[in-house]
Amino acid sequence: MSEAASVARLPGFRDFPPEALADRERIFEAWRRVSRRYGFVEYDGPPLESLDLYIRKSGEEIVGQLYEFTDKGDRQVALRPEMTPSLARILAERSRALPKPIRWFSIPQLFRYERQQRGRLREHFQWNVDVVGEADTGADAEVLAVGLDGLRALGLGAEDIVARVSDRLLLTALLEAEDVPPGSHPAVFQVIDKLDRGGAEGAGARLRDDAGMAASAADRLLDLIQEGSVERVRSMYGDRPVVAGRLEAMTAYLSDLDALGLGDFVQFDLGIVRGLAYYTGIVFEIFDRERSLRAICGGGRYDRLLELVGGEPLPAVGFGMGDVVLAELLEEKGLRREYRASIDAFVIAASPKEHHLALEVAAALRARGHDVSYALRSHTVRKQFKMAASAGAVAAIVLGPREVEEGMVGVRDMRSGEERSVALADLRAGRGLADG
RNA sequence: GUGGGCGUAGCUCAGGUGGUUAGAGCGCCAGGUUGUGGCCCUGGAGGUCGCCGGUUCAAGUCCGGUCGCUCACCCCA
Repeated sequence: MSEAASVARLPGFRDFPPEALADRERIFEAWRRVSRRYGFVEYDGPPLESLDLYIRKSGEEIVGQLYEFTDKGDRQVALRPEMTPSLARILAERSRALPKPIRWFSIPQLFRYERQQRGRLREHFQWNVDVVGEADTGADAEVLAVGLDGLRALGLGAEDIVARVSDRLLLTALLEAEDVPPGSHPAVFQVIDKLDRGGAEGAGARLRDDAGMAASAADRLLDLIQEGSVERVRSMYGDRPVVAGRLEAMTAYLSDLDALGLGDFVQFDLGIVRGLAYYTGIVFEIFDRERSLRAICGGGRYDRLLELVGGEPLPAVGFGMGDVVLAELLEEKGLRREYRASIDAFVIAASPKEHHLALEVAAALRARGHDVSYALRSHTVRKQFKMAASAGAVAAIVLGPREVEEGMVGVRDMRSGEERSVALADLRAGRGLADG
């Protein structure tokens, strides 16, 4: 152990032995299946990017936690902390040639250098889904629908999770209505973001002190965040054209989601802000209803990012959903699937004489697409049956001298224990196994 | 980066006030005769008690440090 300690896993990184990989793959499969169901195609990019890609694009927060270093060619590089900048770069090069809207998804492994804690490691896999080239809220709704359906595919329902949606432009318009100068908006966002993590006390004071808001305005804002509804915002600020316009967008967005059958999963909530600097419209986060975990998913509209990276000015909306928090939620909800090894058949040679025949039978079955195993050296039949059981074999094919002489083999159903005699020729031809 | 909790076999854990060869269950390996698994029985391997140092005649047990895990803060993919 002490010897091993010097070459131990790096903190915040995971190994994936078969059981863990099975959990991961199950999640990935759900993500891919749902992405394709909505007509999205998969892409990927390099895990290592130029540091420059993240500076100024993602905001200070993320840059401070980059896994970065100088490579042997004296280049400043960073392991990707998020996928969106890479996507923006990729599209900057080829978006002009692509039919819009572009529907792409990816499952990159992302990295960040920070102390790990529950739901946050230094590495994770994140499902990214983006629609690029469509400014209408229809795209916003589509993206959130994909995310929610991905979670549904894993067994989570509206009683388990909720998407809280907000709009940065709406929030900004409300601040303007309250005469909060643009320079103070980030400070207000900061306070709102913190509200969600139990920082309700002192929020009013911070809005006044840090953001310079009038006491009455601060109270109105906090009240709206806690008891907000589209109707309430409209009744208070609906006479402002910008507010009215954003409320119209929000209404269209929510009704799209409703039409998609996801109304129960969605909740208007001005308390959602999102940390990344590049969001420019509707933003959302998906949480577990019990709020015992951090956000499972976060995303929103980022209409200016592509041109920031030198591409064609295209509107875009997308989200990222990490595998770590999601796996914790699935575990909590009892939705994790137990890992079980499984093969179609295990070929047993009753005596060493049948060993080569066992290999031939296995080869024939494998050629037909079956998953087949057998003992790598001579063992007692008893032992081989145990091996078959622990390999998760659906069937055990017993090759015994007596039967083989008559061209027959025994095929035993490992679950029921029933054994029947099958002609060797039939087995080789793909007949005789349950699903053959 | 800051603070709290924890660190004994692969896993889950026992090991009053320091005292001979550190234990259990599960798992793993090998057997339980002549060709049949899942139960059961027998045997076995596996731990420098995270690491380093200190106190002591004697430390898994006390003290300090360190690393790791974990929770919270910071912050947030």
